[in-house]
Amino acid sequence: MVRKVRKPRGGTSSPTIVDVALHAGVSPMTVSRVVNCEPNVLPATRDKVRQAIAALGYVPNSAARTLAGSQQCRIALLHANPSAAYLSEVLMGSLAQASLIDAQLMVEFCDPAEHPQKMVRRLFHHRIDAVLLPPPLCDNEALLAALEKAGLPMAQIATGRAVPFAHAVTIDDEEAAHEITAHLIALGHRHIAFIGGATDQTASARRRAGYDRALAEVGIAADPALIADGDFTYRSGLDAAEALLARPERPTAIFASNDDMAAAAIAVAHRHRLDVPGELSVVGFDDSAMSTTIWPEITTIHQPVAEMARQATALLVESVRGLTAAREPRIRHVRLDYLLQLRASDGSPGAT
Amino acid sequence: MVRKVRKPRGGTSSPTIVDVALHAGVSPMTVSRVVNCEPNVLPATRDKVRQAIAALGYVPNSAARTLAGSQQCRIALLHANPSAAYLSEVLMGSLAQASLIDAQLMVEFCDPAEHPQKMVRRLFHHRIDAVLLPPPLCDNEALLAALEKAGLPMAQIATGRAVPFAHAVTIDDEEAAHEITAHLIALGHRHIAFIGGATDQTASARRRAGYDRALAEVGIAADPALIADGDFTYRSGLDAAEALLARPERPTAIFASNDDMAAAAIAVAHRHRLDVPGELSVVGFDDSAMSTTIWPEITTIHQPVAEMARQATALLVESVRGLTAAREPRIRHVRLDYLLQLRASDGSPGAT
DNA sequence: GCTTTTCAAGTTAGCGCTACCATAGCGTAG
DNA sequence: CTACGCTATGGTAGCGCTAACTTGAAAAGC
Repeated sequence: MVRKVRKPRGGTSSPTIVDVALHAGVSPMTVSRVVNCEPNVLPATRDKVRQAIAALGYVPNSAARTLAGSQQCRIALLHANPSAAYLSEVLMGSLAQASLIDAQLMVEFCDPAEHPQKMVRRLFHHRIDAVLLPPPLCDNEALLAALEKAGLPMAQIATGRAVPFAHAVTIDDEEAAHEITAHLIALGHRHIAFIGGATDQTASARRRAGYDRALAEVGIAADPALIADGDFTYRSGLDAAEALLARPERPTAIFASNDDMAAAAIAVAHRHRLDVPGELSVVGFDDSAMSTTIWPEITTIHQPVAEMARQATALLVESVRGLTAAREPRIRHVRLDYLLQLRASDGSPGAT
Repeated sequence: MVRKVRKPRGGTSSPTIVDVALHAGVSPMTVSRVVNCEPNVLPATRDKVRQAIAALGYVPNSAARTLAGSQQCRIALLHANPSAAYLSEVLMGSLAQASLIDAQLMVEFCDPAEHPQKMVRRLFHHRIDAVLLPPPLCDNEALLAALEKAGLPMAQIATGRAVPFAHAVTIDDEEAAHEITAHLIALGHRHIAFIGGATDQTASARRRAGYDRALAEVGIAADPALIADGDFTYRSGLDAAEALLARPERPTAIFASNDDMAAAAIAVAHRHRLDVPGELSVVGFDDSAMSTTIWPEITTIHQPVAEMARQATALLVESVRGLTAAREPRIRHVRLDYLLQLRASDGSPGAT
């Protein structure tokens, strides 16, 4: 009888776990354990396996891994603005972590005007397991509530107010604002103006609080005339700076709540024929692309956006996989370090 | 004899192809055929299956699909600048397509100063099947050559010079530059200055060519004094615009090769107390975030960056899977439409 | 009429990996 | 010396899907 032999599937492709096992003289299971850094493997065995892996250039097949481990994890990155500068950083950080731990990242546009319930339904339809919320969506109460009601794990990135039912990765906006204000004070400034951010983003209030505290600490009376409202747009910065610089006794420094508004303040200063930083210091917040694009480059607070996104993604995946493993899903709030990024837009008052 | 019954694996989770098959009263294979839009399925059967899919809310498991079909496809998105504004758009487009067709996108930083050979080795180590090259890397000859030598399929995004061995998705830079220059001419401008882009990016020369052609077509003599060199940075735009506007007979319009330099030109104009667009029209190119950030918003050429990235990704995946299927890998060069994005920075000369 | 082709399904056998269980070897307690 | 636990490793059975082949029936060809 002629035994029919089927043609085997694929081509040559990459070495598999079996190849490594053969090469190392152990079972595939042991290789799996080494690859996944599980305990209970003798150091000698571990080394043998590691050498085999290196020799063959073995790279685990993530599809197989996901399938076998039923670790499927789909994370949605919700965003409100497709061209926001920080979105690319959020994406980079999140994507790096996701591909590292075999999670799937889906990018989803979320119109803030859309009914949150509808958004949630769309997420469910896409089989989303968890949601990543960068600003400004991280402060959208209705959305947060709807997601919580749906029982979806979520993580807020760079919010000023971490809610108890969501993971959060933030920097201390208040402390950062305090530090950059204190820096201006240390430079000798006494008339420091402040341009506020959008009121619907919780970080705005915290930045203002840091500014207030820094002034209060050195006994400078808060002057309402030095406070201007903005909404994080360049345009609003233009108006705010115009109002600030039109005053007879103009400030010697402006702290804008973000870099776009700081750039606008610099533009207004130039229009008023004021040298920056000679006659006016301007500092910003965020360290966005804008801060190094324009001239002079803006002294600002650097936020580790990519790192925040990376950690938020890690928290979510852990949370989703932990749920499957029936462990209690612990909510975590992580605070990362910011950095006072000194550049060319600040100096001592009266200095040339 | 006691037959040992193992506990089955996972939990409840999503419906599988078997569930759908049961519901529709067909075999899983038929469901697979319907899902993959293969031919040779009776319309009636197809409908039954589709209804079952809708009823159960079935979504194919991409891990299983990849594994079974051995369709593994890892695409590297090489980039030179982590915070470039367009990177987020490239990422969005590319990621959307990748997740749609179950390809894996890896984002890889590529220092242009690094030896291309080393880069290629890194890609091989990561088991990369194809490479996506947004600007400025898409014009890096050494890198292109190294990738070709390595036999890696690649796609250039928005290059001005598509090489024969790489896929390319572009817009017609020359035609676009011609159109925006013609637009200025139609507005009544005769003294139109040009700020050039970086010479190592092939799009720069094409934009210049479009400008030249538009002038020549209406018989305006090329005036070397109206040409300034830039390198796509805001800073270079500042210098270029300064030189242009310092001339006794200053131009009535400036066409900058990108938006950053156009923004710089506007800043210089304001410093010179020139109204934009009343006394000076300024137009840019790219439609980057900058063009709507500053005031007045810049009239520019919109490039469909995300769509270019999406199509480039699709071409690459097709190319990789086609190779596996032993079909001849056809190189394709796709040209997309740009859009003249009219905003507030242009007007007729002499108009208030 | 019967053979051959064509089409619409179904069956089988993995893809590469890991969860779960089994087992062998060894040390410690009773 | 047996009982028991503990550790290091191996065996097996899928995870959900699809490539490759098989089957059955209708259509086409002689």
